[in-house]
Amino acid sequence: MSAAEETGVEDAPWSEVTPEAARRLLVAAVEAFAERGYHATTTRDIAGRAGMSPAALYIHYKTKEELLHRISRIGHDRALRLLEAAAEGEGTAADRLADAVRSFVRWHAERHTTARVVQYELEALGEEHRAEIVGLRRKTDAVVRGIIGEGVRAGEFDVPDVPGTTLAVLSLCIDVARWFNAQGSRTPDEVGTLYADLVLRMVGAQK
Amino acid sequence: MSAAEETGVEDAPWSEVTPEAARRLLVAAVEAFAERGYHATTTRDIAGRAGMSPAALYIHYKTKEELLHRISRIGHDRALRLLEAAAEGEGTAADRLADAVRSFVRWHAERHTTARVVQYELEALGEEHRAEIVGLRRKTDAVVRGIIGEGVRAGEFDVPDVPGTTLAVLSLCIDVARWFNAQGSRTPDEVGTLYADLVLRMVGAQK
DNA sequence: CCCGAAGCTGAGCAAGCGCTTAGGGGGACG
DNA sequence: CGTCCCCCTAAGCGCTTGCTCAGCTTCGGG
Repeated sequence: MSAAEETGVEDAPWSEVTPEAARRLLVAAVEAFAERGYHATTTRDIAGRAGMSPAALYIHYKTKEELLHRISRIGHDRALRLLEAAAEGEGTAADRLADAVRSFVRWHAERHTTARVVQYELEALGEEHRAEIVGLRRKTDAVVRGIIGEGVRAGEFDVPDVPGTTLAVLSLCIDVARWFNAQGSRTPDEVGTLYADLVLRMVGAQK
Repeated sequence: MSAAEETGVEDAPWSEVTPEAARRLLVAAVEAFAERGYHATTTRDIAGRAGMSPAALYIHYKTKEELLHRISRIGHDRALRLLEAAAEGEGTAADRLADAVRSFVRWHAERHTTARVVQYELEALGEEHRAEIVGLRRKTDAVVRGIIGEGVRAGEFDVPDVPGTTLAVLSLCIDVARWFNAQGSRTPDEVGTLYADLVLRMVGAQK
């Protein structure tokens, strides 16, 4: 049983967003931002995809930037929760690291439209909103560094540069959102398994 | 001596762009695109950074998109040349792979503003221009897959999934452009060395 | 001394942008 | 039946965008 299933991080993507019209707008925005990027997406395009007039957007969201923030916040929360669930699991450090990478990568592949927005449109956020998100990302980093650190202390891993390797592992996982294509030949599960193996090699875990 | 030095891939970044005013505009565009993204950058901003009026841009470039294409073309050419030089070098597959990763990563770190534009603004290109760039990226992929394949055939590497590992290696290197910060604590050389080591682990090269 | 080409500017156009506002329609409740 | 409130739309405001164009300057060759 994976960390995601254990902790009941449900897959229904935007169930916490209400009312329904606000959710439809948010889903439309995710699609549009992922396809064209935040700055190239117009509020008219978002409203159109949601089957509404341009003005309807401003009943549910103050600005276009608030939409991006909501998406980014929820996405980062979800991804962080996946990692934490894996970190708090049982088994050796290698087990937990593999579980963390598998969940994290699978999320980035399965929800690659969302992940693309979450990971690559950070700089379009306003000052305070960006600061909040950066805080969440530091937590993400800390979780992975924690697992790797434990593995080193337990003698399971051979890692000369823990912060550097942590950075590389996260970078590798995050970049899945950029290249993953749903029409491609690999399923999210396959990519997750491949990457978990590669990461275990990176930290020198004995097989 | 590294592959870059051997083949005289000079570091002077945009020396092939003439006349000087066109080069100034291009350098200004690289900075602006890297900071704000292509769509959020205005032609007035580019011209302003180059110390010219907005209209001056259109004497040297037909459109804003042509500027992006020129940047992307030159950047991809340079990066591909680095990889090819390493691939054609001497030594074991491990030597050549490490050299390739080191050069490629160092380029992405040293010229991270350029690399950011080159790697992450691809979708802003027009139809034919994008197709041309995608062709160059396929060549890049082929070079890395070639080195890894040779290592496997020579019994140097242990890689169950060559295309998947190639993808991961390139993804890891490219993403350096996203997170690398010149004010950070790591030099491009240090990152290159760290990453070369990590990649050798990923392909199971015996030390 | 003049000329044409090349490089650049000031002014500005049409289109599209984020966002606002006045008002309509329909369900819940008295 | 009337009233209130919540969603939503049509229209459009003020501004910025990519790009154009007539005209000015600079400069090498005859």
